[in-house]
Amino acid sequence: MRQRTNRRVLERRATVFRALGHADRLRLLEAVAGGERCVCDLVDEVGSSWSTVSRHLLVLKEAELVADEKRGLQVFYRLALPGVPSFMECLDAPRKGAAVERRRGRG
Amino acid sequence: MRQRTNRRVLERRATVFRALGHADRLRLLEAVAGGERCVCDLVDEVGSSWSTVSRHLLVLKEAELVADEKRGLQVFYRLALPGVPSFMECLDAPRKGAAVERRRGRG
DNA sequence: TGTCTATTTCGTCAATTGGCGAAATGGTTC
DNA sequence: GAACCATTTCGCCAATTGACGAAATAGACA
Repeated sequence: MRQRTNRRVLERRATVFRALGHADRLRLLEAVAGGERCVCDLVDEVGSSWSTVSRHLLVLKEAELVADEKRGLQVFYRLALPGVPSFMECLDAPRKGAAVERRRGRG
Repeated sequence: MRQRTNRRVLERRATVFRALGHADRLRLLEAVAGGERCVCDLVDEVGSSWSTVSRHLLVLKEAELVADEKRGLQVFYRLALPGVPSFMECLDAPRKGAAVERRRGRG
């Protein structure tokens, strides 16, 4: 079955991937994967300025990877796409497999 | 278990995600997922210039998502990370689920 | 109402990315 | 080895992204 995924769908996927395409944003996702966090926590986590972290969080929110909720003075962010952590392992796992294959090839 | 993934690993993952962060590159991956293809095929597939397609392919290669092999006059590209197609479905599936949830919420 | 606190938005700058056509490369065929 | 073919690299320009500090916003509390 020769498939040509709809352009719109590809654009949408690409947006999600671009959102994942920065180490600090991956760090932020890891942090909120462990439960919701206020921005002040997240600023400590990545060590960039408030404004920078805020913009990273906006990118993640626009990709619908996280959701936010204001409570009192603070804004709490949480993971909106629950599959993300296992999705990351998905990414590493086959690479580990490939490394094993390479070692076998040499051995 | 509070985990803080190594910075290097995050950078590496981010590079892979950035490579996935362009609709034309996702189209290229889809094309080679169906079997290896020469660049001339791929140029037709996405409809950009040779130089542009060549650069997209380089990005995918540096992310180790595809591998290339020269045979005669042509260069053939193939998928190097076999999980990619199911990985894409991983991405869409929870979104479909979320859409169902939203419809339920309104109903 | 005024002030403090948490966060976002704005303005600016540097770096990266994406696109193209032209030139370079490297293998093939005559 | 000259002409040819498929592909990559180069040089350029425009658009996007990432970072920061300063200014703006919005809720809480005196």
